[in-house]
Amino acid sequence: MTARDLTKNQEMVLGALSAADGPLSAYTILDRLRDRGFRAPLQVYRALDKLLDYGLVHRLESINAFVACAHPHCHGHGSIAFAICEKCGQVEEFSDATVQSRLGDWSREHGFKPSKTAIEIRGTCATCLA
Amino acid sequence: MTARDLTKNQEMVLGALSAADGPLSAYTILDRLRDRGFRAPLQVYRALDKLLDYGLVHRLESINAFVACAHPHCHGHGSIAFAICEKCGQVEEFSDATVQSRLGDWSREHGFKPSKTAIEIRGTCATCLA
DNA sequence: TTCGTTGCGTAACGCTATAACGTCCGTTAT
DNA sequence: ATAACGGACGTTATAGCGTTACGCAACGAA
Ligand SMILES: [Zn+2]
Ligand SMILES: [Zn+2]
Ligand SMILES: [Zn+2]
Ligand SMILES: [Zn+2]
Repeated sequence: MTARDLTKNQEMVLGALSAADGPLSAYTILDRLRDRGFRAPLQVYRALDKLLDYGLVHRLESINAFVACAHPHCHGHGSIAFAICEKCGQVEEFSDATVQSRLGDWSREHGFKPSKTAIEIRGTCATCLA
Repeated sequence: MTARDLTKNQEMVLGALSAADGPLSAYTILDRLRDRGFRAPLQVYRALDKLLDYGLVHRLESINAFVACAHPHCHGHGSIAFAICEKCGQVEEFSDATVQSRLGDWSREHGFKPSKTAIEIRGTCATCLA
């Protein structure tokens, strides 16, 4: 379950995401892998599912896209936050212990058992503002 | 721009969301309003756009659904968080000043100008755990 | 062997959202 | 008044995102 033994498809999808300079939609990944044998969306989605499980890839819920994890080694990142530039598409991945702890507090106080947390800030990055 | 003067379509969409006991997809709203004259997705999406502008409705990015604001009077809620139960579909809307401030800090420090923030915790609610 | 699990390939389908028309109506300027 | 504009509306078609359903092949456990 802890990865390290990716299948051919999984490696190609992860490769496409790593090579990209920003998040990619599943169908964009498909297009970029067509000349390497990909034919159908399911090939991409199946690979993505596993890569998400392994923590090597993150899904950006607010833009229906996927991005390679920026810190695949820092294994423990619980809830991650993303800053997504709406101009250039660049994404910054970060995590904040205080935010995590506050959201954890709320969950505990309300008897809510969290499974997956999404924190996404959309806006304009420093580069695009300059 | 500050609402108070909803059109017929906007009122019907808001009514459908308020009457529902949980978030609804745009197409579910469409189905529920068919006998009141709704025919096409665009009628729903156009109304939703305005209602989102007015702050009367929130979009749940991680499940492609919409929900009536739980506190339409507390006008000022900047970035809101949602706890979404994956069992029963119930949604709790809350806001945490510390979380907001921490995310604001990160943005300021990184020269990022935020426009819209989504915080969504998926998991299992207290009721469904019991 | 037999079975269960996992990954893969293909086709079809369903759900989510927008583009591109044209129309109607109330407000405003001439 | 009437022309011009903006905003909401209706309809059709299309684009984009994701899953269901089927069958096959490989591998390890029983
Ligand atoms: Zn990561
Ligand atoms: Zn940018
Ligand atoms: Zn609200
Ligand atoms: Zn529940």
